[in-house]
Amino acid sequence: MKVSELSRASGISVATIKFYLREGLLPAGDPTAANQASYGPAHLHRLRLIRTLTHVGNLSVVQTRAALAAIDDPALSTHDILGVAIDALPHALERADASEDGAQARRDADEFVDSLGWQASPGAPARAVLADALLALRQLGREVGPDVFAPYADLADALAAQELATIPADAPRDETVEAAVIGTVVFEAVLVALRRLAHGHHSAQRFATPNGPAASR
Amino acid sequence: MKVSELSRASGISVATIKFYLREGLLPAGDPTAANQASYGPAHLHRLRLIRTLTHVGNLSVVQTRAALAAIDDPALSTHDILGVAIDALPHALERADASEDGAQARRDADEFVDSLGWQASPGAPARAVLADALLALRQLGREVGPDVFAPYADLADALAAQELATIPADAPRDETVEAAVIGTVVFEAVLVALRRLAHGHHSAQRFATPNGPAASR
DNA sequence: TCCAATGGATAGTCAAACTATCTAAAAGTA
DNA sequence: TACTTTTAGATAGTTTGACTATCCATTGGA
Repeated sequence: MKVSELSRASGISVATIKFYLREGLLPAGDPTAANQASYGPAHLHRLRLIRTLTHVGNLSVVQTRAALAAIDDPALSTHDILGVAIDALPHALERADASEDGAQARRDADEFVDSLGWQASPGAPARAVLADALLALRQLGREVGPDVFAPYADLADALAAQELATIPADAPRDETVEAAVIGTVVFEAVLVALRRLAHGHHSAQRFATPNGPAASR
Repeated sequence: MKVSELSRASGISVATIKFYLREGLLPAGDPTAANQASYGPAHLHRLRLIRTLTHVGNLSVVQTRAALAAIDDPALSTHDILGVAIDALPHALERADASEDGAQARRDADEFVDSLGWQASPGAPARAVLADALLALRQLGREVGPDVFAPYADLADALAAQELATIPADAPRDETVEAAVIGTVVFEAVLVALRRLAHGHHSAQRFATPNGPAASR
């Protein structure tokens, strides 16, 4: 396959394919001459994976490169790779920690995570996200403890157990790994979308005015 | 309160406060002279709300303005406002629809959403997200039908019902509205963070190699 | 043969979210 | 009152991320 064909097959412009090549997301094709290389189905698959991570999973190019590098490294276990995906959280800007309230939120969030008995590294971005959430709720006037997270933790626990159970533990590493990463990233988008839709559904039951603009929703 | 004081109290630079003022996210202060205005606690609260939506909820400035405008419009019901938050989905880039496979994914996603019996507008971004997810899974080699979403829909349904139940239906509109928006946006971040943490926990059980880098995670 | 396509390098674009500078005037301070 | 600081408002500049476009010296294919 030539670039132009790869481009047509993937729906991604040649310029963008070259960009992914430059950025190290896509391996180079087999060089057949000084200015010619041929690409195989693996390249097409890789492009789709890149687009899934960037466009569906909202990973940045840098995060995508890290995730792909982990997938490619045969020395890493599936668990290690999941770790990369987990650490590639979209946000986690460390808003907390700056103020005393922020530091308190961070301590509360850490304590909550640890109380779950899940081993999570002290630097896991998810901790910062929880701390930020807690800080935001408090600054907006809600007097909440870390236990507001409890129902979500139960849910997440059950969900993760179920999701990981669908991944065969004895399949070839490549398949396992890709299934795990895809599952983490695309079903996150699915979950979020369905939750918002469900909010719309249930709020109609509780709050809708018969003649408001909501009637058309 | 003067800008400088508002800045100190909120931790947001004067330049950024001016930016939010220009962008219409923050209402102007009470003018006391040609070049002087005073700000109250409501402004501080508004700033915190802005930062929560943008930094915790990952809304863009434009989406944040839309959400705030909806919150401010007394003609809108709580349900209408939830709709704005729902439509402010971070992604939904309409990847599908371009190809035949994409169009099929879109039809499947729509059919699934409609089968749930939730009323969702035909243009709801969440539909596009689901279609994109379905398309990505299929292009990556999984032969999946829209029923892969079913467990997530059940979960989302239960979750949304529970979340909305915590909002008092008879409280003042302003409180209801803010509680709904904050709940949608910040607990989404919480849910995502905890799910990733739970993935790490459960993957350790299934995939961890005793001596890999995972040992330190 | 000769024109379109290619790899590789470099530069340019565009949007988003700030950040900085400037101006005239009002406020605080000694 | 003289002087330094702060302010609102306007305008311009910066930074980052993700592409997108140009150039050039080959090649490949009609």
